[in-house]
Amino acid sequence: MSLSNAIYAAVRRIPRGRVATYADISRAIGHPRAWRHVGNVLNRNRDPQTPCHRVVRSDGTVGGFGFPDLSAGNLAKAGGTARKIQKLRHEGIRIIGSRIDLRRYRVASPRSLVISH
DNA sequence: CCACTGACGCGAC
DNA sequence: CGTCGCGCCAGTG
Repeated sequence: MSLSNAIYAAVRRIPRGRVATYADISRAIGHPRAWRHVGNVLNRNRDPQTPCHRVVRSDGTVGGFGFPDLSAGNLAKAGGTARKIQKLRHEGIRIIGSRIDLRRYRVASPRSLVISH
């Protein structure tokens, strides 16, 4: 299984209404320092089945989103992030500014994202 | 093969 | 609190 697919699989295990950090995903796939690559992979994701908007930064800020809303007229980079925030709010996650309370919404353990346990 | 490049992390200040 | 700087590593060309 390629790393990309492992990343997608882990992301699909994040429950609705919860989030995981990029580092959580890298730990879950057994590459604890590949967090930067996790972002690169998700950046190119176009699969709506993969809830990549639930992956946020370790400091609680929402982070980027490389899939701007085409139907709403071209939004720039910040627009991608705005849409990510919108999706998260829609799942009931409270966001102050662009910051999330990770103690409240982060998945309990990266282990819960591992495919075979 | 080599040199970038990021939807990042974290300590320093 | 915030911002800066350096480290990170699998893809891509």
